[in-house]
Amino acid sequence: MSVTIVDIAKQAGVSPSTVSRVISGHPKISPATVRKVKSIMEELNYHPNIMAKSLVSKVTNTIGILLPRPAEELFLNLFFSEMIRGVVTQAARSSYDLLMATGTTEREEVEAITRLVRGRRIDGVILLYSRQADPVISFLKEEKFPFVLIGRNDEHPDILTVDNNNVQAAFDVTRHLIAQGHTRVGFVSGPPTLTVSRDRLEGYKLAMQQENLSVNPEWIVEGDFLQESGYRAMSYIMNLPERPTALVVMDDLVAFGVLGGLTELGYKVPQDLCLAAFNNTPMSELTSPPISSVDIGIYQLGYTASQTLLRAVKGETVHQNRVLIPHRFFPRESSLHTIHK
Amino acid sequence: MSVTIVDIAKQAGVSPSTVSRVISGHPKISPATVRKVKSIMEELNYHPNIMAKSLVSKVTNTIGILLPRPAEELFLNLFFSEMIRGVVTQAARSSYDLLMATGTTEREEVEAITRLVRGRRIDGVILLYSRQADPVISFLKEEKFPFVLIGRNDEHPDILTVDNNNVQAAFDVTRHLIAQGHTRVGFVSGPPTLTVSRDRLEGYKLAMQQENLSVNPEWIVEGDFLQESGYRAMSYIMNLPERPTALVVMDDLVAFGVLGGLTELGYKVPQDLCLAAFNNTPMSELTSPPISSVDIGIYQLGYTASQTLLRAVKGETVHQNRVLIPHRFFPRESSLHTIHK
DNA sequence: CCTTTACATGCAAACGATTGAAGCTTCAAC
DNA sequence: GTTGAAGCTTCAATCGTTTGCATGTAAAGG
Repeated sequence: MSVTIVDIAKQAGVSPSTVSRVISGHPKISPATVRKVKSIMEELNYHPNIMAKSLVSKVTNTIGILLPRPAEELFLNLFFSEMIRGVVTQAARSSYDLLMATGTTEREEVEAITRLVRGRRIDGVILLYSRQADPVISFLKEEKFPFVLIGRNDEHPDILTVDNNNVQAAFDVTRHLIAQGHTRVGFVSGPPTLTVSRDRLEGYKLAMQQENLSVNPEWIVEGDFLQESGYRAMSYIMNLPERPTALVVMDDLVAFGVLGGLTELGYKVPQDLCLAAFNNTPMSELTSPPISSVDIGIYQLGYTASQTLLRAVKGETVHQNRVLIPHRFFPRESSLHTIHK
Repeated sequence: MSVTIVDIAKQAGVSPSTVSRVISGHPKISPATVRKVKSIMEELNYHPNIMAKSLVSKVTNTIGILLPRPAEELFLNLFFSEMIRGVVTQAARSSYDLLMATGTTEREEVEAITRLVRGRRIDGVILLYSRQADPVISFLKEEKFPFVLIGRNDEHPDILTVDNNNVQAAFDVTRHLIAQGHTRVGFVSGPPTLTVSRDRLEGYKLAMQQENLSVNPEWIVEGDFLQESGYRAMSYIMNLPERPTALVVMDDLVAFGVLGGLTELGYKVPQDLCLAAFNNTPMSELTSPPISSVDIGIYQLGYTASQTLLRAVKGETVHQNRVLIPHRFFPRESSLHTIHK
């Protein structure tokens, strides 16, 4: 049916082993043989059977990537493709393929990963996001299977991670607002179970503290990653007796909601309220006013995660188990309004 | 190292073949044996080696998906994750895995696919988008390898495709504008090499023709899928001696640009110009005014493509080789302004 | 001219599953 | 008591590679 190494061997008048060695670039094959075999491979359009190959070599040249479940994907949707593009680009550069795993429940996720790992289908895994008490992480650690987490997980300080310095990023953003004269700065958070939410909240608090500004707990609103939550947050915040003049918002999409809410209530951004958000999605430039946002290097996160994983897979020692991708703040109109006391 | 079928067999006191048959649910294995083997599999946490399995069975339970190249991805970025989610969900439902292939050039793309196909790594392929003169399509046809194209390709009317009825969709949108009294309707197109651009342009023209409205060629602007092109289009269109009062725009993102350009020029939407676009991305609800847009069922496209492919892979006869996913128009503020003559 | 050495290749055993055919029980039928 | 069939299980070949070891041959050294 399909052309195999044996066919090549026959055609070339050598043994299959020789052909195999030609393919793998074994040093002591005569140049003449190499040439002959290669030309025949070309001619018959031979491509090695990957299954057979990895059956004996125990190496699949494939990394798995666990997709977020629909329920959790909403907020990841925006990053998702960029991240994967980073992963796939780097993986392709090292001739690795990418296998996607998923599941609609946590149980299914674990099952999917288990099947791939124990079925020797992949050499390593990238987890696209971190959540607390993740059974997948526990499983992978137990199996001593190479994996990289994009994000951070405090329960497992020893695993390989690629992350942003979210504390610093939030700190920077908050300082940017304070520098313009704001003293009452609020924070619209994401789900508190996510590390990223907690980190950014912490960075915000640190900045406030460093500037000797008191944080009114009423200014901290918990949202999710959908615009509605920003919308809702506004009807709450703008009705506070002492309301903030600036807001740090966890995500562009939520900032959109915030913007919508404010417009509806008749407030103007940045005159009545300054906004700065995270993730610098293409949207943030397109709103009116454009939203200041922190670019967290999504593509880089994916790319680096893949790179780190491949090092681990190949057994190279990874010098640092936590890599931080630099972020960059893009101030735009939504936060450019100086307060004069 | 890893627990194999032989280990199970030893533990259970049966032969490997028996274990294999238990796994595959062979009818004539005694219930007692089944029970015993299964419990031991459970106990040892056995998972079959997928490579070995597919080496002999010639089936990989994996479908490939060719990612668009970075250069082309820009416009697909938005659909991308939704589509993949559709594919992966449906595939997972049939216990199929997803392998991603990519390449930075057309040549690399073909190579990647060739390696997977001839290396017997996958059972079928989904092509995420259609372009003319695609060497990948030719290759797959030659190899008689199962694949599904999301989109359409006129050079190959016989292949399996999943697509929208873009002609009809554009027709509907144009009629919606005309119904509000517009007689001068323009069109901001995508790259003319893409089938989708041509289809929508055709639908637009048909609607105009049907209503006995003349199409001024000046009203048809060619853009790409980036907001800048919408921006540029406006400085051109609004300077025309006879300018349109409504526009059909190929994509939400471009409509954003259009919106931005108009705002900058001091025009108001929908009062000065009505807009209707395609793809109904989450953005379109968030702009001011919100943009009317056609939902093309991106998730459905992916889901159905996967379903169709799996049928083909399993050798089931596919009743129709071109599946159309229904679209739905969401009128929003950007196009809701009636013209009174 | 015979041994040593190096180099190039072939042999054959894996890798972990599947599967057609053969084999062994057990029991019913004649 | 032999024969047959049915039911369950094992045997052994196979899938397409890789790889340690054996082998053959030619050049180099004594």
